[in-house]
Amino acid sequence: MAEAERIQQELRQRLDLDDCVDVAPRLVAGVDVSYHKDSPRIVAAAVVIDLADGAEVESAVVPGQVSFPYVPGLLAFREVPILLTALGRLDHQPEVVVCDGYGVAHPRRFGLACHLGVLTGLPTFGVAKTPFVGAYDEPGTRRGDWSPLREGDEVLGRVLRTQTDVKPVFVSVGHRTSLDLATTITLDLSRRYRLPEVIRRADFLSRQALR
DNA sequence: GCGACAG
DNA sequence: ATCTTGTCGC
Repeated sequence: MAEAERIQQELRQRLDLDDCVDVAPRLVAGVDVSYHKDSPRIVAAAVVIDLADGAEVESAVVPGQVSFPYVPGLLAFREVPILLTALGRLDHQPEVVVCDGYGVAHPRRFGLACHLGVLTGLPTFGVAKTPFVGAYDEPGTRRGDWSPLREGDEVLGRVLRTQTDVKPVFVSVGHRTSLDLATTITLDLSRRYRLPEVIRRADFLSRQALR
């Protein structure tokens, strides 16, 4: 496991937060993994949506087996392998990938979204449902309100309210994406629910295929 | 030292 | 992540 951390730091050298997506992307993918209650079976799903109209373009669902334990800070080693397979099955190359979890808001600044981004070369960012690292003030109660997620002087992400009077989500950049764009896309994909539509659909498809 | 800890 | 019943609300 110390080996995984070494690999993590190695991959982190390849993280790029400067060459970000500049033009407004259209094809956005969302990925998620579901786990079976009492067997090593897992299923990953990747869903592509066209931001222009919110329509689903395509999806890929792939079954697999757990190959790494869940260790806070090393989630990528558990989910990235099968996520790479799922993304590889897509006919359309997404312009940005939304991950279920964190990007740089991570103990060693290299969460799942960063890991997946570096290995695919694609722009990525993460949307997490619960706090992990960093401190923050509760954002305003209105959809769109946010407050910085920080640790000392560094800003790790944003605590974003995607629905008025609903618990906020935690947005952090992964690879080649700005926090502003990640915020915009997250809000764009969360018109009706707390979580981005691509994440909801990937969650639904992977969970459904698991049974 | 102890507890907490994305999914 | 997954296990869980009802319940309040659009």
